[in-house]
Amino acid sequence: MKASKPDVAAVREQVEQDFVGLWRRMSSLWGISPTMAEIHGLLYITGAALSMDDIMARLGISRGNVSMNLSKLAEWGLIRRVHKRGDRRDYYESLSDVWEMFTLVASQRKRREIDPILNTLRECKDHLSPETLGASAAADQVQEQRRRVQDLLSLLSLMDSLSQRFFVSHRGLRAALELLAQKDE
Amino acid sequence: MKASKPDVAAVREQVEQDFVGLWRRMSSLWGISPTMAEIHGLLYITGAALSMDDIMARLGISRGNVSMNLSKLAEWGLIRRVHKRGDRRDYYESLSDVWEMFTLVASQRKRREIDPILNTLRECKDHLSPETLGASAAADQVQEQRRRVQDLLSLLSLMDSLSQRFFVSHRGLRAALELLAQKDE
DNA sequence: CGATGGTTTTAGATCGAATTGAAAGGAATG
DNA sequence: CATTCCTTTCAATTCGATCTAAAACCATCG
Repeated sequence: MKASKPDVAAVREQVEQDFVGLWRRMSSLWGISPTMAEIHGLLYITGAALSMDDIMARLGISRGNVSMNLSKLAEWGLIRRVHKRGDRRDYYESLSDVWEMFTLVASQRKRREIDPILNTLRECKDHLSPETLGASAAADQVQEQRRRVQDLLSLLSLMDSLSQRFFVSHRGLRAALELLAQKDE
Repeated sequence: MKASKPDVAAVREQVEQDFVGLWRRMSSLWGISPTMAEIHGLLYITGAALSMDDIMARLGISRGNVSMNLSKLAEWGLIRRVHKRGDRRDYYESLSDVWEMFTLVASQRKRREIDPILNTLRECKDHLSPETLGASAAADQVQEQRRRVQDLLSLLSLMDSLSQRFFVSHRGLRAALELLAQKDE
């Protein structure tokens, strides 16, 4: 091994650090908190099962914080608890399949954020319907407002039904993207 | 008009209020601030060109706040400035096409959030390449780490290239979704 | 020009979300 | 069954982002 080549351990360290930072920046995109993202990023990029103390030391955050965020990550299904024989501590490791992780996050966000919105939108639509408003529903402004609600509802419903189709398993996402990519040919 | 039917103005008022609230809740999904979302929601659902004073009164927020958020919305391309003859004030109105709005938001977020991430990821990949690390790049742990970075890079690159294809115009999104929906048949 | 009507900037106040630290809770061990 | 080692919970705090109000700015009109 030549001296001119950088030290492997140092490089991994650096990459891990960059990656954690990157994951933190992505947190808003995934709809999770920055620290939650950091922890997950660390577990993903190291590929190892780490204990709470490992994580605390590595990221410089408190025990309570780590504990709560690990619970949430487990809830989302992004990490798993692992037991090591002869060690009372819990260890945690990330899923390793990016497609699966992505699908998981997407379907969680759909359930938590899109579904309630769809319900509210349907209510809005009902309030503007001729059944509710009677003859005055024909007024131009009402019609326009109804159209706008309806347009949005159509778009979200379409995405909703597609996501149901493609997010049932992590294979679905792959299938969908490949289908779209084919169009390039 | 029967007395049993609700008052049209009141219903519109109510719908507009619900809609603004809904839009506010959606803000995190779109990656914009809650107030920015509220303002845009109000402009979209009323379908009218409103002045800053209208918006302040309707949403109960300060002038400076409205001003800053209107600028941002205009930057994103979600709203347009409109002039009325014989009135010195500026009026603002929302785009009315949900597909176009959606496309706009998606491509902005891609540019602001995904592109920098792709760059960092490529750097990570380079740091782990055999060219940088020499023989030690063959170590199991390094290989695994490289695979994880590469997997992520593949997923994001694929989405990136698809989005370039489908987000060039708002027609693209429609086309993509219809393509996917066809698979149902 | 100065006054008027309108918009943007900015320094400080406010608010909610994230974080900490310490105490309570639980399980394995001798 | 008491001790030890971990984990979880939670009230208090911190911090960042957002918002306000007031001052600075700008353009048009008389």
